[in-house]
Amino acid sequence: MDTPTDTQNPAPATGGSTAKSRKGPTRSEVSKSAILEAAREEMAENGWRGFSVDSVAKRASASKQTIYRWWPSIGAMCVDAALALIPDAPEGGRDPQERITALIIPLEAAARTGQGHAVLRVALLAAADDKEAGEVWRAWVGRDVRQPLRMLLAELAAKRVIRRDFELDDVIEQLLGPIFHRLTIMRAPVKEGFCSDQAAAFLRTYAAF
Amino acid sequence: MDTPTDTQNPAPATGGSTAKSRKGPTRSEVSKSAILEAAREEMAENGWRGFSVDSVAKRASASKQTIYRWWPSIGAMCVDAALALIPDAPEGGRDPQERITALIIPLEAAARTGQGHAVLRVALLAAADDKEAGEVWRAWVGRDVRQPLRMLLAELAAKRVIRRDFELDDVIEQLLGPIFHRLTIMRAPVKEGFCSDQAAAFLRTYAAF
DNA sequence: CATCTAGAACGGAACGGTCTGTATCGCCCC
DNA sequence: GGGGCGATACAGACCGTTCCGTTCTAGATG
Repeated sequence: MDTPTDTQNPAPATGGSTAKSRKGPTRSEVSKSAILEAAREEMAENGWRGFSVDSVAKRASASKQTIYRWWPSIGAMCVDAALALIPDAPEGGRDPQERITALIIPLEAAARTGQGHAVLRVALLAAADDKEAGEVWRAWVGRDVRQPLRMLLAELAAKRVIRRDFELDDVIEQLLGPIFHRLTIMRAPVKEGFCSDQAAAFLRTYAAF
Repeated sequence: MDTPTDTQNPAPATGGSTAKSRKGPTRSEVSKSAILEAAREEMAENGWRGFSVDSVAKRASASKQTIYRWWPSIGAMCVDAALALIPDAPEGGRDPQERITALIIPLEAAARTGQGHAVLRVALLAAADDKEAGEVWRAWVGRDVRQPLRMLLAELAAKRVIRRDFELDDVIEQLLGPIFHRLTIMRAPVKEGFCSDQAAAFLRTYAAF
């Protein structure tokens, strides 16, 4: 996974299968990102059950062996491909709703750009259907959402903005469940401000008064 | 394609899959319920991507042709198999929280019995990943949840129990999203009273005061 | 009412094609 | 030379479809 860096690759070389045996010098990083990009396209086109490793390898001009060397399962690769689309959380915001929104809005942003909707959907299906993929996904949620949320809610509870009797896991369920439901079951577009609305609903539900 | 779509099988049977043993083609209903039961076992064992039509046919002592004759896709069959586990909504309840809870508690009940958790999870994955399966699932939600909820919320809004400025689809997202997220991504058990809590959270969020 | 017949539904078996996961080659660059 | 790479080959499983022979049903005939 580390591997040194370096090199440029002139062209990812899509298409042309005939002849042309060699040429892509490529180091692992180049090959890896080509695989992830190809995986994203396959995910958007064929869904989870129709997803094919052969097609990804062909599209990325990579060997299946390279894929199996780097990822424990194709589901984990799909989750990786989707995580690469999720931007970092914005900093700042002083009012509680903004601060909660900031934690989950990267998901909304990813879902609203390009193939993000379909890619995120397939990644969620992979996480629910494949053991390793689920672990990768939940590790990301734990690090980028659950942990900061825990700190933030503790602060808000100390300031009496919200009640103290909440279950962290239930809050996560309430914040993430709706957007995931919309992405997967409903296949409906995610409206701008969706995450902000979720944060507002949470604050109302747990308001200390 | 058309097919009765019963959901009422006179003989729940369940018992063994060898109920009929004899090769004599009984009546379609017997074969159909054997297929659905076999599908449920396969779903619980192998998930969505690992689901195999051949295995279902073998386990149900049925012909693949029989399966393909009755369902437009295997995803639709999986959803049918799960819907058969969901009981009818309980009647009554006069207080608003109880009435909202009653609409979604059949899902909680199904998730808390036997293989219900795994079966429901795979059915949701099928609905998100397969066109026909999604249509079957959303049709059920529309009939058994969305429509009665629409009437109920209109009544509550008229009585000034809740505000009027809500979006029905958003409410559904808020009520169903968390339990589905728990079933699929988290693979965590659904606590008793989960749906009741969701209903309470909704009422708090939209309280008119 | 008893009987015959056409057709639908059934279990079973087979098919060509695709996908998976692993193994084995030459490369090429450190 | 050693490790990562692209390419190829392979056995096993699965898919979706098609054929077969049988069994049961419904409707017409006598």
